[in-house]
Amino acid sequence: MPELPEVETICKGISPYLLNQTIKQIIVRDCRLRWPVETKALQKTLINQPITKVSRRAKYILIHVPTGFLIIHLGMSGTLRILCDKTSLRKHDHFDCVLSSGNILRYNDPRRFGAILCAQTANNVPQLATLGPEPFNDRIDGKYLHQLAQKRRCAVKIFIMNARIVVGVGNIYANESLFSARIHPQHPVNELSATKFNHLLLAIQEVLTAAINSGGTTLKDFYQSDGKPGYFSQELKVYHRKGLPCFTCQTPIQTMQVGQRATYYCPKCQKLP
DNA sequence: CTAGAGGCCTGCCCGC
DNA sequence: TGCGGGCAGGCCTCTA
Repeated sequence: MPELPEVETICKGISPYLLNQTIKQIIVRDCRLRWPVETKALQKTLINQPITKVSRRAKYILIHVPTGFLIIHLGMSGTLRILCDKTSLRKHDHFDCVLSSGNILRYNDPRRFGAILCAQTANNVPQLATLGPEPFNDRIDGKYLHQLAQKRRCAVKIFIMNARIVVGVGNIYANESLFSARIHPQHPVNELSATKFNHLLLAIQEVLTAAINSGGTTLKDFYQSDGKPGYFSQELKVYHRKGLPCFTCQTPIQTMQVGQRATYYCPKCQKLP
């Protein structure tokens, strides 16, 4: 399940194979993704264009060409691989971008929660328009989070997973960050101090940085673009550790549902007020 | 405006 | 061994 660190890892992995290549062909085998893939628009915008830049915004991968860009979201189960043109097709290989080098950027997504979009300018993409700041952006600090929280009463875990507030914090890293900051996932967000938000933001940044440095978290679905797994799963403190002793106090890790999502926490280290 | 629920979709795991 | 039910989960849409 690719979150921000996984997307960052994939971006770094594929970028050298894409930069300065010309897009020769766009193949859509199944257009039924999160939104219907617009094959003709993709072909019109992308074919015979050179790739000038590969970047990331939230969990969207942006592949820039002079006339616009290709936008890829991996959803829950999407993977991107760089392959040579003779590689045989597997089930769920929905999309190919054929490069002048002869390599193919191939998108595979069993659950089809991902997206393939294209646009002339970033302003034309509704999915990008409402996104909050990146967690590493200068614009964001504990004060920013604290201010937005005053108007709300939701659980802090829901708040930090809301992409309008801050992007890139998915379920795994929300759990890990809250544990690291010693905040209960259900703590009402308007009752947290600015100091607590400072700790929380720092925890989010530390957890994401550590995950990027280990190449992401491999649970069931995630492999890097070269097919190697990520190693961050070995560093998880609470996620998928139900009943196992807390690394800080030995209390068994507990689970609950917060916003219909699996939530892991230490009942002793992360207390409600 | 916000919060909460529903839906998309397939692979995997578990129990019978 | 095979089959069905439940679950996972990002993110959008709908309802209250």
